[in-house]
Amino acid sequence: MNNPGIAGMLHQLADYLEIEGENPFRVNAWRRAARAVENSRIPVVDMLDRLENLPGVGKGTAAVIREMATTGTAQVLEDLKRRIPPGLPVLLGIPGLGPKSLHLLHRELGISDLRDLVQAAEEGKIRNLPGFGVKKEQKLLEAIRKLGSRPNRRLLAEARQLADVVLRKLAGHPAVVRIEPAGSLRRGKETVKDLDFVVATEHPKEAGEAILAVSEVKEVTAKGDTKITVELEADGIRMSADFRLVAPEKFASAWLHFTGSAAHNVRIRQRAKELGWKVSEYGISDDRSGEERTFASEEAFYRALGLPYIEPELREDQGEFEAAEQNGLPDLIRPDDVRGDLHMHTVWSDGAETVYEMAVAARERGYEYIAVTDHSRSLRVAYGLSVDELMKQWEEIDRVNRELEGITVLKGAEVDILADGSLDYPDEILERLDVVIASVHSRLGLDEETMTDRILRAIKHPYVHIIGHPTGRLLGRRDPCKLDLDRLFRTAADTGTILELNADPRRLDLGDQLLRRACEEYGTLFVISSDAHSSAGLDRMAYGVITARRAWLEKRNVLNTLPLAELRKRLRKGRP
DNA sequence: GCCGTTTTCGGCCCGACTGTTTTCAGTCG
Repeated sequence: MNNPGIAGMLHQLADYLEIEGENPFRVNAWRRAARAVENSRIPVVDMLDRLENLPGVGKGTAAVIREMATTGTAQVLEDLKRRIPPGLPVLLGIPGLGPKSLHLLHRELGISDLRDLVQAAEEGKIRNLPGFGVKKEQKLLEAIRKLGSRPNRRLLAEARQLADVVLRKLAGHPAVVRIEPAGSLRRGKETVKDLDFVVATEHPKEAGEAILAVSEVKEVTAKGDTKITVELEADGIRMSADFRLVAPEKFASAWLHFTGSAAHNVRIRQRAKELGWKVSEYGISDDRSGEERTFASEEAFYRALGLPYIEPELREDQGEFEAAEQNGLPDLIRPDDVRGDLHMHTVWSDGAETVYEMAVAARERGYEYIAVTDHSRSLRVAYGLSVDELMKQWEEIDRVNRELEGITVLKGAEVDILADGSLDYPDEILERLDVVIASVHSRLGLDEETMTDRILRAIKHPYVHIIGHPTGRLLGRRDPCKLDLDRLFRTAADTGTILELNADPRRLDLGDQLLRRACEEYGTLFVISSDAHSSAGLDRMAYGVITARRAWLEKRNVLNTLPLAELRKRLRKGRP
């Protein structure tokens, strides 16, 4: 039983209890426990004797987690399942329908699944329930119609793209003093559910009108004096967005509040409370004097609580407060620390541009070096290079290096790890390459032991520098390969093999949690690579850097922050 | 159900919006 599985069951348990009308604080306790399991970087099956160390896990939840980990379920959960129809909890996913209403619908109308609910609404039975009316009934049907019509979460890059369109349109408006994105987009989570914007304004009415006038606003969900919720759509990406309107002097407090995460905010509030203060999204007030304080910046807000500035990517209540108190916050890697990009494709395989064009584009981005790493011969779908073609490409790379000043092009390859763990070019070719990335592109469904052995063989290979997109996941589309990651991380650290953080927003592989685990527990080294297939693709590096920051990585953990000469020394591995 | 150097009880973030009410309940983040 893995962590996501156990966390899922705990959430399920919370849902059932909520529908039964259980005390909301108790329900929340189960949710907290679920999040603690989700966020634990150690599999809980490996820490069954010290589960109570997890935040929000006490005796009761620990016992249930233990039961789930060993038997695959828990008696309390099974009992609830027997009492409550299985079709009911999924209805909590309908926007606007919460546990209280669901409880009422079940009790009064005997509704036990989606079909019952639609039927009752269409027959006009719901409008007569206390607290309901015609409008709520209609909204419910509307929400059900929209259900599943779009993905629940979008890729970080898609969210960023949509947000940028809106930001560009509103930033210059006379009623808008400042507008910034907040929420999980600002924290750089790999997927984003909805967008949050904080708007500083002296004229909320005009600012609100400006927001509604943006052509990407397709629907207004809610509109008040300080908060507007809309549906945005551009380039086929549709997302819900909240705009919060605040006076300029309250902007910093609101930005902090709406950046979250919720767990981080809880800690902020607790901390303020210990000092006799109360935090709201508008600032800090003194419990006794009632005095209100606002802040010119987030830095000032944190300072008032006796804390150093905490970067948005760290605000997950994953140890950032403890680190801050001990002056141990990481000096996070920054975009301009990156000196080169070691994974990209050209027209030689499945890329869109030439070696020269990629080199020029990389130089424009301030890079000192790149590695051209086209696919190897077995990857037919991506026009993988034969040995002959590879050697011809070297001539072209030599030519580009002679012609171009200010950037060095390294000879590389993204070599397939074949099903048995052997590599797709002979050793005498690999030996002559500056950068060898070994990646799995086929037979992704092998069992854990076979897959682990396969990748370990590549990691131990003397000419392999980097393991590309180590888990093979595609966000929202393909699960990670089954792998013994601890063995993989340990072996990579022992052999000096570098793990890739592939910055393709569909991959972000390794992801933030695994990066942090590999770094903190094994001291593994990383490169961040764009895996670009065109010059525009080089800009995906930004998503890699933000993911690295979420993993608490510093410049020293990431080798493509090194100057070329030092990088070359690090790439010596296995060579005489 | 969890938590705690104001600790074994009594809190647990709290403000905004909608639709139902006619002062508030439910939902959301």
